[in-house]
Order: sequence, then structure tokens, then C-alpha cells
Amino acid sequence: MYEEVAERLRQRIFARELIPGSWIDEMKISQEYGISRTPLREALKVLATEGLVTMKMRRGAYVTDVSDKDLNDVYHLLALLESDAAAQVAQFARPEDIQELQGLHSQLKQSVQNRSAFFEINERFHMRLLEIGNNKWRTQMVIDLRKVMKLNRQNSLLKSGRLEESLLEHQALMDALAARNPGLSLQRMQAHFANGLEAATPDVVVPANAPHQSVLVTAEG
Amino acid sequence: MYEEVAERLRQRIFARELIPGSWIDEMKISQEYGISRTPLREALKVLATEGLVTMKMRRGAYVTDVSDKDLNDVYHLLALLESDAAAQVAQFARPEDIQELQGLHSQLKQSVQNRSAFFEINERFHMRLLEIGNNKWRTQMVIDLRKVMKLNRQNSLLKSGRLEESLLEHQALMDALAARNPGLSLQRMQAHFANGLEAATPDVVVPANAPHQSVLVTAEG
DNA sequence: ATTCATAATTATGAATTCAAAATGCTCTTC
DNA sequence: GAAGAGCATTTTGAATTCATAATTATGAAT
Repeated sequence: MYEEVAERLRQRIFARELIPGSWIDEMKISQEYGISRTPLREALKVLATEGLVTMKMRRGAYVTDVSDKDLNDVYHLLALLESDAAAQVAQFARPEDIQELQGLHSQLKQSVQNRSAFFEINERFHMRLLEIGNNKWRTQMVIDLRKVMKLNRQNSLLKSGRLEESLLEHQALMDALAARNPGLSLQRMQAHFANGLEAATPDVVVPANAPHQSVLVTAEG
Repeated sequence: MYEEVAERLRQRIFARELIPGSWIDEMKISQEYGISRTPLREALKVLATEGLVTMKMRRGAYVTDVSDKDLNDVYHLLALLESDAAAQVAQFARPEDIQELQGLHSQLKQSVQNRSAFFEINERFHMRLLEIGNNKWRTQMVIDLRKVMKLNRQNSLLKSGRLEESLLEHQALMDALAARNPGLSLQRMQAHFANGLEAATPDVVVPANAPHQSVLVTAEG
């Protein structure tokens, strides 16, 4: 049951119904859910290891307050891990996997005017790419990091023009993957992230000198 | 208390006292530790999210059995994250931080004939570099991944000659850091990992075509 | 003798109870 | 009227109890 409870809590945290920095009332929540405190406390400890809540000694659980720097750092890691996955996919994926990604990309193209559909398919694309990347530890990390990012989706996720740009970046990435070029795939995914992806608030998350650029630094730089 | 219990369990898992794949007897452990099952179960759920144990529905907790592929995958991520940290350090660290690393490196040089001291200082060096890298999420990830690596330290960690080689790689890395060259630092850390680091069993963890090489792939490759 | 069914035992998962610590409120004193 | 001490209330953290599910063992039937 604790997994289920953890997921419900995650959703409430993402929805900002549970406010960052605020105290989590175990009694209240357990009554709301009609359960005892035991599985709730187990769930809270899991969320604590995920970084979504913070446990204070003899003070209980608090919703983690994620700073702008935290967001930058997490975003940097997402770029690092997902571009690494893209390189792996370009190298090792089976032809049918690439086909599948191309199928998802086609769907993405067709849903460019439907914002929520675009987001959903885009998310599927990224997750599928990770799965094809065939490293469950990396996949789990990205899942966890994306959860943290969701903590601070306070404002609109994407500027009006960004949907089309994002699509173009996806196209460029797909081309690199189809060409089975790992390094180029890595760069294209990096570029996609550098431009703000779909999950972030670009002006907050990607300042001009953001550290997540550094992975593109070469031996010369 | 659950944190303390989790740590004791981690140690026993690392020491292979709890055998991978084996069932964890809650009753037995709780009696051994003189505690109730409640905090023990909380600890087990935390370890489950860390990937050290696996929970099976209505079957309890099992020590995770880490496959060779898992080791490869985790090692690949360690290389990715730590080399990323090295690049960040080269870019953003304060002079005194570089100094501190150089101090640790000097200690490392002096302890080259004392195997356990070497390992301990080496671990300190890597952790300090991560901390200076100033991304707590990355640091936490590396900590977690290193725990997983420890699950399979079954045999001797380093060939006889590797200590000296490792030291040379460290020296090369230090030079790149001191020169404030992010890309070179990244490469040198990658090379350090490609050669087997200190924590791995090289012939198992780093096969010739290991995927963790791919991060060095460039736009041309 | 082997297999299937049923009962008993064992272990998990969750609720409840209990203890200790922290906070807040009240009462007293200056 | 304000400040401090002591007591009460609230809440966390852990132990115990309880229920349910799974496994094993026993017995009967084929």
C-alpha cells in the first residue's frame, strides 16, 4: 500500500496542493486516506529518499523546498543522462526500436496544435528513448529527477513558439539517431535541453552561463 | 532510527553477510537488533528505493541480485557523473578547493604502499571532488551508485600494478583541474574510469566495447 | 506411490497502542 | 503588564497486536 500512498502524495506535491516548505500532518492525511499512520510513514520515508520531502528529527516530514539552483542542477543532470541515453540508442538500438521512435515522432508532429497531447506524446518519446537506452539505473534516475522538476512547474511550461522549435529539435535528434551517429545524437539532445525542453521554465532554468552547457566542452575548451 | 537500521543493513549487504537473492527475515533481524519490525520495515523500504533490496508483494524483502550488466550500467553512470563533476570543478571551483584536492592527491601519493590507506584517501578525493562540483543531486546519485557497486566487490579490487597506474591517472586529472581545463578534466576522469578506477573488477566491469566509452564519442564518431 | 485437497502454521502488511519529546498555554511572580 | 516556569496537549517514533495471504504439511483418494 505504501507505494500507492507515495504516488498519491507525489501527485499532491506536484500539484502544489502540498506547499513546499510546509509541514505534512500525518494524522490528517491518514484520516483523509482512511488508513493508519504506518503505511503513510513508510511512504513519507520513501519520498524522503527521493528528495521530495525532508525529514526533520522529531519534527516530522516537510515538503522539500526546491531552490532555483536545485532546479538548475537537476536540469543539468537530466540533460547529461538523457543525452547519454541518446548516444547509446544511436549505437546499440535495434532497427525496430528506431522505427518505434520515428513513429512516436510522427505522432508528435501531428499533435503540434494540441498542447496537452503534444506534452503527453513528448513524454512518451523521452521515456521510450530511455528504455531503449537499456540502462534501468539511468532510467530510474531520470524518472526521479523529472519528479523533482515537476515540483516547480509553477508557470506555463512553454512559450507559445516553443512547441514548433521543440519539434524541430526532435526532428534533428531523430535524424542523428536514424543515422546511427552517437556523438551527434548526444549533441542534438543536449541542444534540445539547452533550448528549454518541454518541462522547464526556460528563463529560470537555463540562464546564459548554465552549468549544463559544460558537457559540450571539448578537450580544446 | 530507521536511518541507522538502514545503514547497518547496508553494511551487512556490502559485506555479503546478506547474500544477493536471499530472503530477509524481518523477525530474525528485528530480534537481532532488539527492535520491533516497524522501523526495520521502514528501513527496508528505503533500501528498496535505493535498489539494494527488492520488495515482492506479500513475499517480503530480498537482497537485490546485481547482474554483470547491472554493474556495467552503474559503472558507466559513475563515469558519466564523476567526469561531469570534474568538468564543473575545473570551471567553477575556487582556488582553495583545487588546493585542497592537490593536498589529498599528495596524501594519496604518499600512501601508495599502504593499500587500505590508499583506498580510503582515494575515496575521500573522489567525494571531495564531487562536493566541490556543487551539485548535491549528482553527489547523492554517485553515493547511491557506489553503494550498488559495493554489492559486488567479491574479489580483490585492484590488480597489483593498478595502484601506481591509478595514481598516474589521478596526477593527470589534477593537472587538468589545475589548468582549469574542463574538457580535459572530463576526459582524464573518463580515462581513469575506463582503466578500472579502484572500486571495480576491471575484467568484469569494463569489457572492451563497454557502453561507458560512448560519452567520449564526438560529433565525428 | 503419487497427486490433490484441506488444514495449520508462518510471515507479511496494516492498525492500534504506548512512550517520549516538543510545543504551547496558563498561572504565578516580579 | 510582562516574563518565566510548570503543566497539558499535541505529535512523533516505536512496539505490539491483529488480520490476511501464502506456504507447507498432513491425510486421503486415485
